[in-house]
Amino acid sequence: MAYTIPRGTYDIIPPDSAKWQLLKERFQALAKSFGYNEITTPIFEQSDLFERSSGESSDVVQKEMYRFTDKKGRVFALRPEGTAPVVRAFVEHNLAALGNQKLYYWGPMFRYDRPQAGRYRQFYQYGLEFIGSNNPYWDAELISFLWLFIQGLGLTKMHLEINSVGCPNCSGTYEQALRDFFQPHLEQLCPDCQKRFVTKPRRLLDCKVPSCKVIAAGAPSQLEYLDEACKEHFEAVQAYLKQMEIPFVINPKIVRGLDYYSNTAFEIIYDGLGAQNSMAGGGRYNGLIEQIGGKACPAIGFAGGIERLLLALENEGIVLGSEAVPDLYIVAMGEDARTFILPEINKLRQAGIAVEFDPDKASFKAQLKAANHCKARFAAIIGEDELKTRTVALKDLVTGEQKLVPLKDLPDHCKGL
RNA sequence: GUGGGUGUAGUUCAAUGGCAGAGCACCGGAUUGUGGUUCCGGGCGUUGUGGGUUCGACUCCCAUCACCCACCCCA
Repeated sequence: MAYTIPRGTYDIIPPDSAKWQLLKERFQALAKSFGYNEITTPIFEQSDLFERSSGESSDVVQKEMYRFTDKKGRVFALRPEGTAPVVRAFVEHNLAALGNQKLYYWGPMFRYDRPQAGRYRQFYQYGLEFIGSNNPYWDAELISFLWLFIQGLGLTKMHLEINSVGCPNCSGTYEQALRDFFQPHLEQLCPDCQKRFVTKPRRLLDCKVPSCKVIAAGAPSQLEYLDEACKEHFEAVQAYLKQMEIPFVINPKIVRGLDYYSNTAFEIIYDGLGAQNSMAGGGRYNGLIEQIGGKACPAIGFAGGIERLLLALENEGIVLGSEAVPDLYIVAMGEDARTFILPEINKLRQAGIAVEFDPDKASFKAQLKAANHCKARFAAIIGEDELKTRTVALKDLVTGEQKLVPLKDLPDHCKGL
């Protein structure tokens, strides 16, 4: 093999490409019904944008970004996530002037990670961003979109977890409380946790090492440290979700990986995906817009992994989409018939009928065989006799029935399938 | 970045260190206008790649690459 695909990437080829197509259609249709419009941003941005927004200390920035320098020495990065670029565009185009923004996106993201089940270096995310209001209603509406989208695909083995990570005001006091709690146990923690203690104390809560788990079991919960406003907000979100009949559980251990999150955090967990069991996640980011240089503006969003969606669909045996299947296969015998039928084929296609014709198949038998093989519903047989009378023998390949129809009536016979 | 597993035909898998095979899929045919079923025929594949051991390597050893699984991280 002369060339191989880069590690951690993959080609989307038929028949899988049909699944992708359908998934995107479903996503777009539902997004539209929620009043969201598409935004597409470049797949690379100034590296700074991500460093600033995701947090210098985050793994994404520290070791997973595809950074490169252009010919003028500017440092760019392939986008590792979709929110920062949307916010950049929001600020750059002053979309705040147009009122609340409901935006959706769909596209590739890049992270230099060790490939694993459900984890790739170029992976695809779909996501929604609501910018402009801090009303907890929007938190609930956005979450309900995500739930309806996933549920609407027929998936059942997932559940929704929500949490509040507080605002800059109460989040800091909580982290201090966590440090105070873990301080006496520092030496008993695993090496990873000792690092977490310094960089991201919240991560101490979901370490998988048994001895760490025992210690973490007694740790204080974020929920006890929420200030009044955050507490109220979180309760309102729950009330809305209940009203919308979206099932959820509260998991105070949910941590968002990127620094910009505040208040509401949520995640859809799927049983049966292996270690990468998070299908989608998101939260509020009320401080991000100001941080990036815009006028302070509240916002909430989520992102989901398409690969993980596909894995889940496969796990539950759900088949979506199908490859192109012709309505009509042309079986033409003899040069005259073949020449004659060519303009008719395109007329049929313009009328919305999928027509297949293969001049490489010479014999009658080969053509019918091909018609059967490509799962065409009908075969239109045209030979010397039919040519004279301007008719075709229309054969139903499922029932085997065949009848002679005038050529001009062919479109009508093929419709209503 | 760390650890474990696996690499043979398009695909799923065989082959004590001794001639690289089978099912499925694919293509063709069974007397020139009727498909699916059946029957017959069609495979030299750098055994992932590069070294090494050996009379001889798909098989053993080393390296490398890729994939899978887990840690980590996250969607």
